[in-house]
Amino acid sequence: MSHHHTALLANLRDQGRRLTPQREIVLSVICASAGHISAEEILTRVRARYPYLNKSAVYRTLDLLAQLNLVNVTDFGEGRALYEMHRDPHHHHLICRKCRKITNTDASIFESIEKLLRAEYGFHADLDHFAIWGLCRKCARNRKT
Amino acid sequence: MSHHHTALLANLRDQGRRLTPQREIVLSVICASAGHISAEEILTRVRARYPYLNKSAVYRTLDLLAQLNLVNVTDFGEGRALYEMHRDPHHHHLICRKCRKITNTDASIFESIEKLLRAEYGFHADLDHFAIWGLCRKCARNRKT
DNA sequence: CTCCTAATTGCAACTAGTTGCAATTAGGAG
DNA sequence: CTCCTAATTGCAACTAGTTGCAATTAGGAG
Repeated sequence: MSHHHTALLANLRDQGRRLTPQREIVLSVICASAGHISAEEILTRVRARYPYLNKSAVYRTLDLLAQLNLVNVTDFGEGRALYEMHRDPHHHHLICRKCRKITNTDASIFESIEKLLRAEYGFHADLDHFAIWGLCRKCARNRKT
Repeated sequence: MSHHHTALLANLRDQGRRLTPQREIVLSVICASAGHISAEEILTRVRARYPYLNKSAVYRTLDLLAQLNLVNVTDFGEGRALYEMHRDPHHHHLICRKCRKITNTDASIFESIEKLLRAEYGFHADLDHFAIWGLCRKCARNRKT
């Protein structure tokens, strides 16, 4: 278990939540996975270690971790959300609604908006990892002919 | 059936898709609904008019309309997507991941980013109706104490 | 109008995720 | 260490949405 992982667990407790073995297993599975991972895959990996862990506990833990912003949740339009630790440098995903091609961009794009929302609405936006839908260059061009 | 509605159907055909009675009913139900409406509610209203219409046809039609950008799809974090016609002035929703409070903002915020993404990546972002997650003023303040 | 074919629908089985509730338990008080 | 209580888990039933495939049909060609 990494120090990072332990810190997250402490974070959980600080927020008045209980630190159960089930939650610890779920969090460590996400920590041990590089990149994006689906709820179902998380359930599979959790069960590999602890076969009797109930699936509703896993889903509820994922909801909780997302709500506390301990993990990223991104909808890439595959019909299911993907989870990831907050550790990579901030970046965003441009997703083509036609061909589903995904392009990555760096985070600087949204910095000004983040400040604006904070100043104007007092809203602390989670803009460190964002899925933006639209049409990629190729599909936009084809659309017009 | 409004002129708007007919134009959308023609739009469908122009893109090489078929104009089936099922699709017409689904689209007219969304047209007739003010504001956001869930897939399930759409299915209910469709069935009120045409009880034997199959639910997979409805779900597939919704996917298609979203992909062609004829309707808006927004995830307000209720565990299901909400659909809406493109007719209101552009606006965005700030959703608090803790208390789920929703604040509306106008569209001007994202205009510069839309241009930047188009210029730099050739990506035509659908930023006319956006759900932004984060913490509202109140929850952000509580988090710090 | 008839024929043809690829797109679409309807169906039935399935899957991912949710819910309500009783049983269990983390963590705090004594 | 023991007791207590609210938070959490496990369970079983359920619900929303998806999938593969055979049957149907929109729209185009002749």
